[in-house]
Amino acid sequence: MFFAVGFTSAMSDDVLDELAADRNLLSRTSTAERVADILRSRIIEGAFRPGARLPEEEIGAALGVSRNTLREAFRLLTHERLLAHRLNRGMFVRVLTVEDLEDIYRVRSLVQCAVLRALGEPPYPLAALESAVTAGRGASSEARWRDLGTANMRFHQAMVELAGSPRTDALMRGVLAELRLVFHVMDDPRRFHEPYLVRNEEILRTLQQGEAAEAERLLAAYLDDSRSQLAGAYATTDVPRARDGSTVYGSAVHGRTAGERTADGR
Amino acid sequence: MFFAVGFTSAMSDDVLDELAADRNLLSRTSTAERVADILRSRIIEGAFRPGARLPEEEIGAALGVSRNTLREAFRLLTHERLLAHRLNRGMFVRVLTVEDLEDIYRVRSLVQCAVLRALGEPPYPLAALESAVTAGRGASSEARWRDLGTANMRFHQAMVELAGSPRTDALMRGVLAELRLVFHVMDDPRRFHEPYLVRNEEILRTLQQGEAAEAERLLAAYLDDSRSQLAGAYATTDVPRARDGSTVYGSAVHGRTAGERTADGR
DNA sequence: GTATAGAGGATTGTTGAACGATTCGGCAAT
DNA sequence: ATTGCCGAATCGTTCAACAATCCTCTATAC
Repeated sequence: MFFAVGFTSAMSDDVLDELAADRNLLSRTSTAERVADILRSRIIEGAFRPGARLPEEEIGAALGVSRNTLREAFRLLTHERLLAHRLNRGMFVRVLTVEDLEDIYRVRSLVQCAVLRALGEPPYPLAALESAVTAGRGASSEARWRDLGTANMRFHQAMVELAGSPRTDALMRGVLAELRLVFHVMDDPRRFHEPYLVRNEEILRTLQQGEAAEAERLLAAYLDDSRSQLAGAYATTDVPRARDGSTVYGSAVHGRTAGERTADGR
Repeated sequence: MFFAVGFTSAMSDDVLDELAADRNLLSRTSTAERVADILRSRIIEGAFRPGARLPEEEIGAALGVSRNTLREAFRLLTHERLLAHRLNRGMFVRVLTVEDLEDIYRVRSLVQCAVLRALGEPPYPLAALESAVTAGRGASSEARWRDLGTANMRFHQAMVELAGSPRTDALMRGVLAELRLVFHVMDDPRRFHEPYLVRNEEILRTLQQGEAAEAERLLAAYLDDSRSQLAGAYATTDVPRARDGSTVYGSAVHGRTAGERTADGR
């Protein structure tokens, strides 16, 4: 029942809609979120190494926030799978196992290929992909290897965005953030990131020509190579097989909803 | 550097591994998680209607936990997209928009079809699917419509588990949990859930015969029908278009990492 | 010597209270 | 009907405290 339909308004509906769209821009963020933002970038840029412990007292004091707020920030990052929480032991930067690595690429392969396959008729809106490639070229020519890695990941993020699905975007964002944890075990970021730039360009070119099916093949090969290269690097590193009881929240990993017994055991 | 390699152990590694697998079972859960478990089931079973506000003081008192702990539980559920958080206004049971509905089915179609297509050679391990169908038949014959809905969702969850990817499982778990919020707008659960039981059976039968491609076609049609039926039900209901500034955390939705400006806006 | 058992210290889990900040609703003034 | 203002209610955040738990180190027994 909406009675306020024919009310007189000085503003047109169009203008109001535009304002409503800007709404999220002015939503202030809570302290916990800002703390999470800071910690997230520190983790991603490698200031906190995988496996490092983040003591509440220490970090809270350094950032000037209370333990409670810090814990809220920790929760946020735990759900992004950047931190792992062990009961009564604290927060740790996650250490990805080879299994995690394999799974990340399994997801990427599944999702990204599906996105390309679901593309409609060309031409496709590839602006974001192009800008990512351009950024990658710039970073590469100036030897900013970390930025090159970022650009590569933005390329794939943009590719997923072609599906126009916020939830898929969020999934991808999370998976790619996790992947950054893996990158820290790579000793030579240049040798790892540079070859994939040209392959991204190749995929982009193929998409520009409207050959989505071929692009999908290229992508599958890309992912497979990247995965095996990382897995190889992992084999030479002594990454302790995390048989620990660390907790990482998936969307609803702690499942077991009353009346719905997920017989997974994982 | 791991020196403790050749240490003498009375136990065999095999046994130790088995025990390690049981570890999560006995890992006590924190209070916040248990609180989240309780609230989650209340939401899913509809005790808390979509749009309802959950005041901290009130609920905290009812459950006998402090506000701080309750807030942690709230955050867990926010990340599962069951609750939405509005700054300085509190927690609300999420109200899904038609856009959310469309997106959920976009994800399902993308992921589930990809899973079926990625299946290897038959026969497939379909035990979980079969048990879900059996449970559905039981619930249907006893007119337990809510359980029937649960069984249907377990069927699709099990289907995704064929991919063997924990992250994909988690994604699906979250998306299906969201779907339950939609179901609450359906006035006649029977008419909605019952037809899909036989279609699940049909898909299962096709998979048992090893015809994954055909199963994929059936699934796509299934999802499309289900989506449009729900969308239709939405059209008749006055669901306020949530153009609000409510915050819902995806895997890392609040993106905008320092040095990595995601120019998405959504 | 090796291994078990126990004590002590450090850190986390949780609570309770407090205070400023923000939102919402109502009432008066224009 | 719109605007401006005020008060109540609730949230955001901090602080301090205590119990519970884990880790390390030492002492003891074999």
